Amino acid sequence: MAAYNIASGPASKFQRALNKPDTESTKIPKAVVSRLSLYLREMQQLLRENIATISSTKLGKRLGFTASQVRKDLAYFGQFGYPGIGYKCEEMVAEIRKILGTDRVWPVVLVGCGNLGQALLGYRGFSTQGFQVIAAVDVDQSVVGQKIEGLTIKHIDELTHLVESLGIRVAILAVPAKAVEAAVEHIVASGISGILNFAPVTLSLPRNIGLVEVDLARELEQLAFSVLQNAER
Amino acid sequence: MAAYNIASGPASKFQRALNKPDTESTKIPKAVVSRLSLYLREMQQLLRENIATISSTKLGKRLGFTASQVRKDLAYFGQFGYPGIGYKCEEMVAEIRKILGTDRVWPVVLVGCGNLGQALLGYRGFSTQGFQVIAAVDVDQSVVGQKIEGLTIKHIDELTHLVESLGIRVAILAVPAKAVEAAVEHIVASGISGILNFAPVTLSLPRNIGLVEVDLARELEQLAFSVLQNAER
DNA sequence: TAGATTGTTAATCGATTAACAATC
DNA sequence: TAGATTGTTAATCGATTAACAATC
Repeated sequence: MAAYNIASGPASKFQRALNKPDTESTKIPKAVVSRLSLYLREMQQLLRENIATISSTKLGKRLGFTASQVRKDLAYFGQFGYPGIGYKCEEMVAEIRKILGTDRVWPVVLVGCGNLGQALLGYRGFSTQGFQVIAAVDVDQSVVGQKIEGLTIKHIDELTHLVESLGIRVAILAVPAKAVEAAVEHIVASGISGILNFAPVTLSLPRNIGLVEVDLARELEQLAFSVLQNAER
Repeated sequence: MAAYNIASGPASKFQRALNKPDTESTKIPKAVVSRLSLYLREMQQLLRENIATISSTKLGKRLGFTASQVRKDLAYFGQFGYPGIGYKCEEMVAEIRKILGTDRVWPVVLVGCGNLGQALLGYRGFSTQGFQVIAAVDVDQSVVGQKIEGLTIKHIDELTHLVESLGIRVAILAVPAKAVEAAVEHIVASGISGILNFAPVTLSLPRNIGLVEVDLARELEQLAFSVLQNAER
């Protein structure tokens, strides 16, 4: 499984204590990062329920994981737990947000303002976790200049300028399949460092650009399959 | 990893030939099913490019998988390939759609017509793979009766009736976190067999109800993390 | 036929789980 | 202190990859 590369620069005190060479950095499996988001979500929920502290066993039960997995996952990033007590929710929320990078606001540009793009703009739920769509572009001159959700659509040729002047690092790609190639070229050229891709197309990007894919049709296919599987018994 | 249970009922000829007992059914890992959707998407793309036949090596390259993985994945479901030739795209598209269950039309009900729900309704991309949102419900009396995208919003109390009369098996859940519990009760009671959940909440459902989760905030968190990782090098 | 490519078995790799000393 | 729970190592499990006989 693909993995991220954590711990770079000079070896930390901890690494040196363990006598690990600089080059042997810790790999974080993608699956672990994905569960990290879930831990965050659940800890936020616990706080809403006025629960201050939780053990790996209980947290695991709520999420359907083993206690071992919870502890192992969290231990990738440091020693956050209190033996005999568990994890402090408020502390963990702050820690995980720091690790994920959502302890700050991320300005985002929407690329593609058709059906799906407008739908995504209408959904203000992104902002709850620190992502703010502050610019929107399209190739189609007939939509450029239109205002949706308080945002004026710009032409995609302005992308680089927008990205640089607004300090944008992340793009949401929501164009139809046939427009993907051109859009990706614009995005890469603009200096963007991450793409959330909603287009049902396999993207190949320079390795220094982050990529997360969401294909809603695919998710429904997975669901259809599982429904049929269940029905067969 | 969670897996689906395939092959039930009386043992197939094939199973008996292999002398496997009825109870030893083949498990399909979730990851395999997830890649199956990708194979489908890519084969459809190949057809658009007028490519009739593809080898596991080439298909793997396009998707970033090894040839072994492609062959192993597809072999879970039958012998579709032609030694010396590869896989016939048209045939595979039909086969995979049959396996996933998207060789038919799935009527879908949308539960929750707020921000996100309306956004999803506006996105007509579901229909391309055979999913049709034909009903929409909400708890809020003030939106009931409204028409969006040609669909009149009904009260959630009518869910069971809608599900039964329209033969709906799948619900898209798009309510805010605090409304999830009540909504899920309605859905379970209605006899729905699968939920595509957009609410950022861990659902626990009877095991005979299929579940796929999409949390857009979570996807952006994954992206933020990968951007930070890349930046660190 | 020779070349290409499959389906499948065995080998490898990585991720999950169990167990337990250390800690509060 | 006794009880609870962590972080981490070793054991287990499952998924991916390599290799190759069978096939077209």
